[in-house]
Amino acid sequence: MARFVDVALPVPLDQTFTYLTDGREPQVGARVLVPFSGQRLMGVVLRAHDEEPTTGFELKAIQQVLDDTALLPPELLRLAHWIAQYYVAPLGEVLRGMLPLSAEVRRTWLYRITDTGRKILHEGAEKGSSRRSRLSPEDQNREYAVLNRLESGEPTRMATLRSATGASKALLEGMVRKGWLAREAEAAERDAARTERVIVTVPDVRLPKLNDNQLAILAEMAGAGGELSAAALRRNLRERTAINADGALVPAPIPDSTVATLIRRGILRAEERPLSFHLGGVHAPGKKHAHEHTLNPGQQAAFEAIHAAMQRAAAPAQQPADASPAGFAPMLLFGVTGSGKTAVYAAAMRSALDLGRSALLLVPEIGLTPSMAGQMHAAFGHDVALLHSQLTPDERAEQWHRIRRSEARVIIGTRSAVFAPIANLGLILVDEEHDGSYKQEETPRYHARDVAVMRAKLLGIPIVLGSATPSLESWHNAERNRYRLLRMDERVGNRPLPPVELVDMREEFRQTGEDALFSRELITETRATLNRGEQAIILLNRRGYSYVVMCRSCGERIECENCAIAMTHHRPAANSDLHAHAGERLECHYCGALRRVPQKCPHCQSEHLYFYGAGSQQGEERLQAIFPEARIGRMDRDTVRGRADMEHLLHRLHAGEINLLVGTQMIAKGHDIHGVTTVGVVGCDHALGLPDFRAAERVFQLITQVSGRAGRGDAPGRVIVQTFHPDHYAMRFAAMHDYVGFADKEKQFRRPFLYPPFGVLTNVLTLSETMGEASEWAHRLGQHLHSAANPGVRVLGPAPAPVSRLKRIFRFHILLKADTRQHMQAALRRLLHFADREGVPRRNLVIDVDAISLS
DNA sequence: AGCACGCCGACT
DNA sequence: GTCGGCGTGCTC
Repeated sequence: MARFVDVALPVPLDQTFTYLTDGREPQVGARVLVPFSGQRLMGVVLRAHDEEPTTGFELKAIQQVLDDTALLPPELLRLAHWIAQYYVAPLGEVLRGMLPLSAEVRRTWLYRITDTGRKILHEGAEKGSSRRSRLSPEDQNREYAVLNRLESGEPTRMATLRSATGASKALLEGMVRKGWLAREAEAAERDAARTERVIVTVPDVRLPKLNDNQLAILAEMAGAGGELSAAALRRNLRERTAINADGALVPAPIPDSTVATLIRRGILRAEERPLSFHLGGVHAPGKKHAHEHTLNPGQQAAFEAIHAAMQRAAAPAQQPADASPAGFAPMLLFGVTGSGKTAVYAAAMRSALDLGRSALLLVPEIGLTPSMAGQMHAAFGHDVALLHSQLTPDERAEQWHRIRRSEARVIIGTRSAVFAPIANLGLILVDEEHDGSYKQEETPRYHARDVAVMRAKLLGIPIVLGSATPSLESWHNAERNRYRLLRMDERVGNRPLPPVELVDMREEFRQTGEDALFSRELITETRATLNRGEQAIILLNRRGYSYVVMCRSCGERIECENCAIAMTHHRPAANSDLHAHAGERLECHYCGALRRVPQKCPHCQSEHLYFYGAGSQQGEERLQAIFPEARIGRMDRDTVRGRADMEHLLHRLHAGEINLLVGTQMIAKGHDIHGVTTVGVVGCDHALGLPDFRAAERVFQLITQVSGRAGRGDAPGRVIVQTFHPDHYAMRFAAMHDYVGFADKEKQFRRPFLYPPFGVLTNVLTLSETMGEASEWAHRLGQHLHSAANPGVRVLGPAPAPVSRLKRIFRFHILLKADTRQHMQAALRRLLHFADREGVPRRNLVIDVDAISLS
């Protein structure tokens, strides 16, 4: 029996803490509650041992063990260690990010009245409100209300107290400090031990004579594998249908009491199980058609390569366990848009299941590609678990527990699904691996694609990264044979890739003398498309109406109060049935701040304000004016709030209710709409001017992806790209569908500057409410970096961050580039030590390893 | 990150 | 005096 455990806690400290076990020895990977600096925190046990710590601390004992078994298996603990190390993040915070929110112990406080409080209450009642207090009369009244409420002596939750009395947290804390109230942490058992009633079929029981309803229940249970949550069973019975004598489907509910009868007779059993796992949010499929896609030769070849890798991984390992895992097989599936990657994924996951393994499919954003989830659900039915950001915490916990119990063996999810507790994982797929949304923009700032590769490596299993426009990092790995390259150069059904035409907007202006949003070519082509009864998509990659509001007199742009960002003008929605509240306003797209459209320039009081730069909203309006007959839809963050909006819009597109779609980059995301033959790209090359070494890559990806929406049906497609930079290589190669050409050219620019994939990049930000402080810290860190011996590391900056102020916080940054990971990590550790010595608070320092967004 | 502790200014 | 604001330093 170990005497000590090392526990990782969710605090920004780069260490674990040792506690006494006091006889209760939790498993490694289990959660515990521990006292910590006057708080009670949930942590994860990382080690049990008997080594007396050398520090002179008086050790504290763990307060409670929350799990009997490891909540996180050793594999995920190792992955967490790797992330903490690689991304220079505190281990405790990494672990917290791996568990569903519900695994956290809610920190609520209970308040209780003290004797002093009682005295104050009664004196106050005699004398009226205390004039000694400097609080506002309102707050005095609230204090009085709080005391009154607690008078009975019953401890009350903070949330209850606040809503009952209107007291703020600060006010309550003030009362604690005055000694009127006492505060205690609520016992955590309630959250930790949430259970659910599960109905189980008792095996091998001799069945007595049963009536129809009872038999129907047993059939229902058998269909569910002999186990169902009581709630799910009740729902199924209530919604049960039967076929009556006329052959019609009629409701045939069975009363809940029948279940109770069966339990009483010992045929079913009720059990209390920790946490629920019913199929929340997922529609049970009516039929389970396995989607036996016929793969074309390209798809078949890719599938066979993946299948072979899985078989190799499944073969018993030749090496001892600690050798580099033999089955690890990273592959880059480079398939042009429309080449049918999804069918390859489905086939690969099917064969993983056939080999008795589970499979994980990561997707950028489920809400934006509902069809992917739908197809997989159709193919795998109840075997699918979905994990994405739009689940409620409860739903997420359900899915998480289903996965943990191996009730779902095909897991589809966004970024954090890479941590899903999948037993017997045999295959990982990362769809659209180039997508920036795989990068978490908060601590720990991990990249789910890279974590997935590491997880596959730790497990010794194959991983497939799929894209039509691979990130240069992955492409580079494929070129160096670190990843096996699987190419699919043909579209499904031998459909051609659409020809792409570049329209030089400078020339357009010279010829027409007009600063038009849409070129003549695009208008002509769109008209022809609509006349043929086909559909067109136009990408206008800015949302809002006008994205700059400028003063004609002084030249100032209207900026957000909180951010160094120009505000975007939004008009009230024309057909405001959907979002009626959206009035004329200016909006900051970084912090969400809104303000009225000013009549005068805030700087010089001039009345000559000038709105320019058309966003998607204006695009829609202009298109409606040009094509009054068109049925126009708009797809951007203003019209698509949740998954339901997206599904609704896509449904209308598929049904042909919409024949002209305008929108931001979300229209480029993998939608497969067969009627679309024309794609227009309007004003997406402003991004080429951004101070970001990935600008060209992003523009290339966006044009290629949106072009891929054209010609996926029987009619051939066509793409028109309006640009002010028709000679830019990103434009030219995108127009030729030449990814490899683009990658070669792009590498020429990156190699000499040690930008990824040739070097390792880290963005270091200093944050402060004052510009002086942020700047000073950045400069001190910069000096240290420039002076300290950091072999193989190049330092750029410090400089104000591209967005120099965000949500009232000033930001400076330093860019580090290193030749190797080792050099980068050594430099970062030294930097952290230096910052610590210099008194730069850790929370004002952001270290973004492999930064994707440099703004 | 939170939290305690301690110094200091404002107000009774 | 007492209260509350905020800077500093620590947390097994």
